[in-house]
Amino acid sequence: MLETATRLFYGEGVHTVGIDRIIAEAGVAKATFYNHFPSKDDLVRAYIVEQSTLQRGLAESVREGSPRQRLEAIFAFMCDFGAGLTFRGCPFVNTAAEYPDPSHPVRKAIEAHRRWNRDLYRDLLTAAGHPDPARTADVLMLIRDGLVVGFDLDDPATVKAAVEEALLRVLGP
Amino acid sequence: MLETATRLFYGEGVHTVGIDRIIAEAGVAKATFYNHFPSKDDLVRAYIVEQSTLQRGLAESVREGSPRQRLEAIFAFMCDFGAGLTFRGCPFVNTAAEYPDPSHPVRKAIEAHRRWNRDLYRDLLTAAGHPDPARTADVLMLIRDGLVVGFDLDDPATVKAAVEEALLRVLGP
DNA sequence: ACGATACCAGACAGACCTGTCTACTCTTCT
DNA sequence: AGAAGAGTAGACAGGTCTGTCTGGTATCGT
Repeated sequence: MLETATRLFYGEGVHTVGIDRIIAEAGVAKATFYNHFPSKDDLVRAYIVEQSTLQRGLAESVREGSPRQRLEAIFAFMCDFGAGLTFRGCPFVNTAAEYPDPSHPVRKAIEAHRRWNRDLYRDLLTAAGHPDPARTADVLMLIRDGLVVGFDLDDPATVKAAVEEALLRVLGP
Repeated sequence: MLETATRLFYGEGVHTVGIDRIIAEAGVAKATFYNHFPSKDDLVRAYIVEQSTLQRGLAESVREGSPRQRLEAIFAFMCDFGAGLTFRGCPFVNTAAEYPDPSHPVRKAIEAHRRWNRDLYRDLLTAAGHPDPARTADVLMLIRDGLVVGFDLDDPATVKAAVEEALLRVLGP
């Protein structure tokens, strides 16, 4: 059920996909859905939280190599994933675009994920002995966001090369 | 009329704002609207095209200084604009998130703007005598996209510092 | 065996969506 | 003066949206 919602929300957007479509494709009755989720916004929030835990799991599964190598592996993985045909940008960025109010629970969940992401970069940079981990983590966030937007809207090969170049410039050789 | 649509589309999203609200706030009859625009999608496309010409005009108004200084002025302007209270991300990125189909006219208009933007960076880098203008323009697109997303979702002061750091790393001192 | 629980299918309410249409008013040009 | 064009207000059709509610069914633990 959440799986179907994830596929549809990510692939077509949150507002364009209705409850009827989700329950139809999930093979679930409407009453069942509303027994599990109080409202559609709760489903959207669950979708965001699930994507966040999924990405955290992926990041933690990258355990081999030095911190610097792990950072590079994370970005390389994002590039590989972004070059896939199903890629349609970052679920957090795309969903935030549909929720203008920053105090909305969905936006709060997105904010929490971004905080984790920034902290992940900072911790890896700190472990790598980087002289300015905090600010460099912010720069990596820039590159990350540019990556997900670029792979969605521009030529994948071009974006991949740009990301590698940017990492080289920011992290040094 | 387009002005009202721009304000609402940018501020609240395309799908959440209906025709009724646009004509009500613009003080225009529905028949009048449909005399000017065949459909809502045409209005969205007009919104995108207008934003594109607006940004082109702004970029061309930055004429003083060396190419390098003009590039920095453009990014500084984006930072100033992004720190404003009305900022809600990039209209192109946000709208693209609501139009999954890349062959849709709205997406085509967004694609055209992004091509212009990349070419602007490349031409300025070429004029500045940069050794690799094409790839560096792609890197600047990464930073640009990271900038607009970051100013929308993160702390403005942090993003501003990150952008300045990133430009320093990418363009050199 | 039996009650509780969870499921399904689907009708329904009330609101909102886009887009069309009618009827009327005002301006402008000839 | 009179026709044409463009605006206004608003009803209307046909569809979709979220969320509730009614029946009927199946699967449990006891």
